[in-house]
Amino acid sequence: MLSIYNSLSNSKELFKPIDPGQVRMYVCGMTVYDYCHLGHARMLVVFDAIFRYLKVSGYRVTYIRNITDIDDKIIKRAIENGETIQQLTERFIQAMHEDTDALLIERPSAEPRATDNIAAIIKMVETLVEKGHAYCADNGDVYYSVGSFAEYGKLSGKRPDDLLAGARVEKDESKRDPLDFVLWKAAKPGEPFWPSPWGDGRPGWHIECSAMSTTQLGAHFDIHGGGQDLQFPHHENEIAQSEACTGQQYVNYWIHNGFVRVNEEKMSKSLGNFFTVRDILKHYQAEEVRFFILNSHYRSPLNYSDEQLDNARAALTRLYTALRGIEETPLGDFGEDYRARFKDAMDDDFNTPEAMAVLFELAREINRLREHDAVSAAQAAALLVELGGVLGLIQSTAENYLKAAPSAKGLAAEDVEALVAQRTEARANKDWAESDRLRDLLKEQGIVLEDSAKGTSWRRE
RNA sequence: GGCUGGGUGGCAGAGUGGUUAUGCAGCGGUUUGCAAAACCGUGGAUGCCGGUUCAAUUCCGACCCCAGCCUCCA
Repeated sequence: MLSIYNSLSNSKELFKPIDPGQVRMYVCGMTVYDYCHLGHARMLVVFDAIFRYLKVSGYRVTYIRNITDIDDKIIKRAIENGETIQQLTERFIQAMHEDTDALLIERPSAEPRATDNIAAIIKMVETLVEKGHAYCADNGDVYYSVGSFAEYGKLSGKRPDDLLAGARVEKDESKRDPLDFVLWKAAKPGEPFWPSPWGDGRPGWHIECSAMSTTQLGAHFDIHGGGQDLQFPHHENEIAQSEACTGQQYVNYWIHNGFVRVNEEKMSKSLGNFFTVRDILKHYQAEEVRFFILNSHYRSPLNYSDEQLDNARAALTRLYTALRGIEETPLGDFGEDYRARFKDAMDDDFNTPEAMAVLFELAREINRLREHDAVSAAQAAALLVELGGVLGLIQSTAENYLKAAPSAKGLAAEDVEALVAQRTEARANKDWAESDRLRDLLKEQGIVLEDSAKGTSWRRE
């Protein structure tokens, strides 16, 4: 039985879908005005693994991940770049898809965009105004009245009184209450706008997720996810909007992934300490990034460093080395105990690090079996590939992974092969001096040779 | 100030009221022309102080420290 840590209750709960056999999940995606950084990658990879695991657990999963393609930062960036908002957002949506594809992230069931859902947004704001949860201010903005929703704060554990006591609440003359937040922004000259009952304007940030999730999944659905930084105010506000609008419970399980850190500090745009996915992929294989992310529990902080990525590479090298030269065969009932342990780990709030430990135990088993029981070894290999696949790992072949040159520099494969052939000849002649010279030469190029009875194989360090 | 999380061996990172995490690194073997890979064996940890218990790293309380949210942010 799957249990999930629910941010709403701050505890693990047994997962029960609203409709048996079906899961409806919404995750807050990207605001598209820049490239994905590692923080985005974590969210994307973590929820991809959850998506995959729910599916192999037998659920039909509808997974919605939105795209925010209109907001202040986008408008600002488009002006800076001298391009239209649409040019900017299309460019970065494409870049995001390149990054997610590279990271072997499956496409969600749908990726709704805010600008395609303006009608639904306006309708929701209208309902909130009608029900007395929102009001149009003198400046043309429409605000949500936080005081009108008694349960405000139930997700973040914050009480309105405490928030007011904090010094950081902005003062805005047009709001009736400092905690009120904007649902609809009146357009300023030169800004993009859509017509609405309150005049030309555009949606506030929080309302788009309420509108899109409800449109796609209904008023009440199973899982809503996102980064920890969205818990407040974004998700708190979504609950306030949605539940006030529909009168129903909005979401059953809230899942928040932890931050990526650099030197014990949150990776963020404002601190300028972020690494983009594409920069990292110049030096590391995508699977190494995935491994690095999933090797920590999704709620823990994830410290970024090259050493960590190197570690992921060493670990993956071990797994792929075990698979090298083995033809996978159908499993039969091989390895039910491994499969059960993997499942138990994942059922325990998606404990990917523990699930990955099973992968390494399978690798050891393969290495033990391969000399004297090729059939069992091949079955173990098939299981390793299968379980790895649940996490989106071990999706390449051993040869491809071990011989891949992530930095694009280094010897071409054909040149390596030629030198290996030369060395094989020298070894046949017992010319150990020449043989070692060639190995050292390759070693300098980051190529490791491994001699066996079947010949010499090579891999990149 | 209010609210959340967390402090585990050399590093990363899980679980667990008494018994192997896992990976990398170390040490000793086996193997190898030399290596590498692999296998076998092995040392090493639970922030501090109390409490509960036959037994606590694991439960409870205080303390110290770290990170995060309360402002755009995955």
